[in-house]
Amino acid sequence: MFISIDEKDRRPIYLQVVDEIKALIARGELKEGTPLPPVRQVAANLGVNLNTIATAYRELQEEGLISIKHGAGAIVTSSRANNSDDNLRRPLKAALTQLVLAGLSSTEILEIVAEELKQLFKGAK
Amino acid sequence: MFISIDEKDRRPIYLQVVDEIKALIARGELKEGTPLPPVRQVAANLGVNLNTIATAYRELQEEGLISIKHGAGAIVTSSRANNSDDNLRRPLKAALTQLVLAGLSSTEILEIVAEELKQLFKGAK
Amino acid sequence: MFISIDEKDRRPIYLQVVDEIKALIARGELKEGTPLPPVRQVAANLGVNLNTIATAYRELQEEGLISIKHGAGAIVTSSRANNSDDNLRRPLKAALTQLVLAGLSSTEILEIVAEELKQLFKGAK
Amino acid sequence: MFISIDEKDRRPIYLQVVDEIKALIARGELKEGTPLPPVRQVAANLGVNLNTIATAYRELQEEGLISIKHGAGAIVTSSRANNSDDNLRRPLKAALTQLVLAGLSSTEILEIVAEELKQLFKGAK
DNA sequence: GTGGTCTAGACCACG
DNA sequence: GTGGTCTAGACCACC
Repeated sequence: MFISIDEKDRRPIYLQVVDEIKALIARGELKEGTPLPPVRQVAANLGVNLNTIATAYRELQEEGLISIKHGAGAIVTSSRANNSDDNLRRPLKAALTQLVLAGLSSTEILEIVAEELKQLFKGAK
Repeated sequence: MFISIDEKDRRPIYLQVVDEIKALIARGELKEGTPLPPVRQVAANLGVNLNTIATAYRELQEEGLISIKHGAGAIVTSSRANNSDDNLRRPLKAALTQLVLAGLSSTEILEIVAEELKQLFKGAK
Repeated sequence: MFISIDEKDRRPIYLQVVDEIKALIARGELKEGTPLPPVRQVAANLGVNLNTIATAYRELQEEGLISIKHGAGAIVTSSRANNSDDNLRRPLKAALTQLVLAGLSSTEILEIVAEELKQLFKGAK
Repeated sequence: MFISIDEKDRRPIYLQVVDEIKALIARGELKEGTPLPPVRQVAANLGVNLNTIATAYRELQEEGLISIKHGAGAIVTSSRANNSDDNLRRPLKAALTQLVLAGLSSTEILEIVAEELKQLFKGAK
């Protein structure tokens, strides 16, 4: 499991971790049933506090992607997130708007999207 | 100028405003040279604090989209945002990841993206 | 707003706070739209850490009972909780089992329940 | 003895076991003098750690419901639990609060309680 | 060994 | 002034 955090990214660390793990699940690198590394281990690896990772895991549990068992670690329970259409479209719209504002054409953007999707779907699934 | 804020959206209000104005610029509804309405007016319309809108304008200025002149209001100065590649890719990647986790196929996602892009490019540009 | 925590209660403090606020809402003492006191104030009153109360508020928000606005405090948004039938029955069943094991008869238990309900419904609603 | 644990239930496993055994005792399906199955057997049946069941038995012993003899297994010693009034009322209050917040009326709640009690008292006693 | 809760205190983001 | 995040470190609960 390779997770990294980006100092320049202004989002909270725990959210970065959440997104990285989501990406791993989406790419199929973390399959259902796979145990996640202990909170303390991830925290040590990334050089952040234990609670920061615990918060990330809790968030993933609330979204139904992992199951945390007290005293027995966390495992991936689903490769499907529950999310309203709004919560899916809003960030997409915002991301695309940024690309448009950066001056990219419609076709250029579609190419980038296709490229990103290829990476996401690479790991089987 | 029609801006609205969504109570259910948990993102900070100022960011919602930023994104709405960006979308207006991207769609060509706000062209270069166009003055933005005064901070006080927007704040009053939306029923939010004046500082909230001021923060949004400041953010837009930092991205190079508008120019704020003390005492003379703000005008759209560019339809091109300054943004690092990272800041463009990150949100796109996150948004696509969520779509994948929601179980959508590669083609379905591309269709949605194309649809959103059509809306963004509709207003000329 | 009177909240108190019980040293002898073995449940985590933040959950005690959650339950006390739920009871206040159920009794109608906190109506929709009412602002909750600031996290820091509640923490100071109870002599606990700020984060403990913040966790309680977050939990209440996740259950849809309150809405927290960054920088603008929290308000009661609903007097209705969303909960599956299971999540409602399980604790009831457990609580009743304890009463049966304590040797109370069916009628005695019903009397106690009626008494508790009277308190919960006292505050109008 | 039919005990089952619920994966979706977020309470600790040992507490689920405790509650199931309490229910069996309350319903009269486990009478005074009846031996409980060995810790190892229950653990094997449920596929959980041996210590988990041992903890459950210890809890039941502390409440005075069973007696654990080293090397001789555990037997039900009483159908009456030792519990302070507080420990009985608190969970009841919390459970009823949730029902009220779910929007149920006083009469509806009393009906549910009566129904649950009927099940608890069905097995004689 | 695992995760859960809590503290004290810092600093940031938001309105 | 509000809430949000993070740290370092402690202690507890669970398996």
